[in-house]
Amino acid sequence: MPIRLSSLFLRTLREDPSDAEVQSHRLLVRAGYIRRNAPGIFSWLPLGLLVKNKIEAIVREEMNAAGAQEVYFPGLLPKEPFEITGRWNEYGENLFRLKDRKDADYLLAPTHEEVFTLLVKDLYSSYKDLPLTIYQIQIKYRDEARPRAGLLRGREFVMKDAYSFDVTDEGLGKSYAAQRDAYEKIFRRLGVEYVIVKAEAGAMGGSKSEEFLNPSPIGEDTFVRSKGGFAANVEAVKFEIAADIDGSDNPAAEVHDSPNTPTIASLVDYSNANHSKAEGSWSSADTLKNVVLVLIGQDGKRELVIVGLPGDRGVDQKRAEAFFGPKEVEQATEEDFKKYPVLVKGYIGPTKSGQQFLGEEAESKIRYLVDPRIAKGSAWITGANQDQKHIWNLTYGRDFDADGLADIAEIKAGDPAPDGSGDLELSRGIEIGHVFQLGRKYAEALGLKVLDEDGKLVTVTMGSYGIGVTRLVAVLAESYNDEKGLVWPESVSPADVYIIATGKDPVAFEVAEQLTLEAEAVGLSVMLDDRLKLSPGVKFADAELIGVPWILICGKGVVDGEVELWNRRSNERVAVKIESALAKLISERS
RNA sequence: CGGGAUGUAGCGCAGUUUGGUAGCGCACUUGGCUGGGGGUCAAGGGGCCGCAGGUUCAAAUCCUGUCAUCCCGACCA
Repeated sequence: MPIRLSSLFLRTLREDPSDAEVQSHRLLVRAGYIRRNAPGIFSWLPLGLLVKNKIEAIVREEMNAAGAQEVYFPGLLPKEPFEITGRWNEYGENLFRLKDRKDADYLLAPTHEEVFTLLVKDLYSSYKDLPLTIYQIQIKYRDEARPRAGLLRGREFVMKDAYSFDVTDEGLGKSYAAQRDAYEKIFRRLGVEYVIVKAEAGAMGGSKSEEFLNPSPIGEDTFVRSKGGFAANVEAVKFEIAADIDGSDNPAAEVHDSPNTPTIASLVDYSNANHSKAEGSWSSADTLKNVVLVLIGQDGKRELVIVGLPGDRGVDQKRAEAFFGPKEVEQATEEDFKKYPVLVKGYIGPTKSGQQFLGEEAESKIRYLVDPRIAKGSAWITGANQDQKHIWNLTYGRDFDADGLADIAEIKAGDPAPDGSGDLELSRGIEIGHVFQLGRKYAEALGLKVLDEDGKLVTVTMGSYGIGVTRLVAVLAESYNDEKGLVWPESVSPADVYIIATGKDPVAFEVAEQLTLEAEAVGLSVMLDDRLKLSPGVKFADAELIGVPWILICGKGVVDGEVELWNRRSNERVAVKIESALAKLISERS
C-alpha cells in the first residue's frame, strides 16, 4: 500500500521551530518526522518511524550476518545489578532513578552490560557454549545535563548494543573484529561517512576501544588524524616521552626579579627586554608553565597536583579527565591557593624534590608531574616560587625533578603524530558507534565463570559494542540536506519514490495511481501525493522538504502521455513517456 | 552548576517601555476563483498571555516569588 499524503498523519511546517539550532533538528521537525515532548525526548511520527525502522533493519541484518543473536531486555531495571558493579553510584545524576510502590529502587537503563552478563551467567556454564554474541535494539535513558541538537544528544534514545562473551583473549579479539567489521558494513550501507579512531578505554577498565565518528562541525568529539593513517580521539592520544638531551652545557640556573609577570605572555615580553637569548628571541615555548589542578575522588576528597608543561600549551580538560579518571579534574580555586601559601600564583616553579610544596596545612606533598615534551636536560624559564621572581635556565634532571608524567596538554594542529606518521590535523566528529573490549571487569564483578576443558572455572571475557540508532537518523539528516529540505540516501528514505499528482485534470491522478500500482508491483515503496485542490507549489515544496530521492510528477504533461522524473539531489527533471517512466526510474536508481 | 536569552493560538512572532475588552502571518474550517513553485477573495473556529501571590477601579503589561525552555560553558560508555 502506498503512503497517501491525503491521509498521512503529517503536517509540514513552513517555518523553522525556534528551539532548533542544528539543520537536522530543524528539518526533521519541519518535515514532520519527529516532535519534541521534553528536552532530549522526542515522539516519532510516521515518516520518522519509517526512517528509523530502515536503519534498524540494516543494523539487524548485519548483526545477524555477523553471528549475533537478537534479544530484548527491559528498559526498567532493578537497582541490584548496578549496585554490584558500583554503577548505581558511579553514574551519578545521569541515571534516571525511580521507586516502585514498595519503595524499592529501580532505574531506567542507561546501558545493559550488567543484565546481559547476568543472563549469560544464568543460562550458561560451559566453555562449549561460547563464544556468544547477543544484541538488542532498545531504548536507553540518560538524564544528560544538557541535551542538545535535537536527536543528536537525547535523554531517551535508541541504541543497538551488543555484547560478546569469550573464554580467551584471542576469542575476544575475534568477536571484536567481527563486530567492527559489521559496523563498517552498516555505515557503508547507510551512506554515513565515518572515521575509526582510537578511543580511551580507561574508565571502563577495558583494553581496546575504538570509536566510529562521523566528521561534522557540530560534533562534540574532537579527534586527530595524520596523513600516515593515525586517528584517535584527543582523549586517547598518548605522546612518547621526549628523549633526553645533553644539558651539561646549560648555564647555571639564576633567579631574577621579574616584576609584574604573572602570565606567560608578560613573562616572555619581560625576558626579551631583559635577558638576551643565545639565538633569536624568547617565546612562550621556552617557558615552563605550572598549572595547579584539583583532583576530586569519588569520595569527594580534593587533592592538588601541579603539572608542568610548555608555556605555549594549555591543559585540555577532556584529556586531563581521561588521564586522571575516574577522578574529576578542576582548576585550583582561590581557596585552594589560600590553603597552600607556598604556591605563589603566577610564579610557581618546580624544585629539586618538591619538598617546598609541603604547605603548613598540606596533608601530603603536592605531586609535580610534567608533560612528556619536557625532556631531561632541557632548560626553562619558570617561576621561582617567590612573588615577582622567575628562574632562568632551570634544567630538568639537574635543577628539578618530577614525580611522574601527565600527558594532558592540548593538542594543536600540526603536532607530530605519536607514531611518527605525519602531522596531526584536528577535526570534530559525532560518535555514531563504539566498539570496546571490556575484558573481565563485569564478568568478574558479577561472577560470570564457565568451566573450561580441564574442568576449571574461568572468568569470561567480554566486549561491548554500541551504535546510536536514533542519533544516526540525525546524522543522516545532517549529512543529506539542502536549502529546500532533506535529501535521504536511498538506503533509508521513507519511500523509494514519491509520486505527485497535480493539476485539476483527473487523468493526472489516474496516471499517478497507475504508476503507484506498477511501482509497488516491482517492489518499490511509494509515497503518493494524491491531495486534491492543492497548488502545485505546495506539493513541490513538501516533496522537497520530505526528501525522498526520486520524485515522479504527474501533471500537465499527461495530456502528451508524459510524466517527469525528478532527481531530488541533482534537481534534474526529465520528461519521460508514462509507459517507460518506471523503467527509467529503476535504471536511474543506484 | 556558572553565564546569556525567552515563555502570548498547532507553528513563527508583535503587543510589555507609557496598565484600559487579545493581535499579525502561517496552519485549520466553509464557499468561490485559480491550477507547474508555498496563489487569491470572502466568511469563520481556536488563548488560564508559563504558574502563584501582590499593587491597582483595572494587569499580557508594574512588583515579588517560582517553574519551564533554548543557547554557551561545565558535565557526559
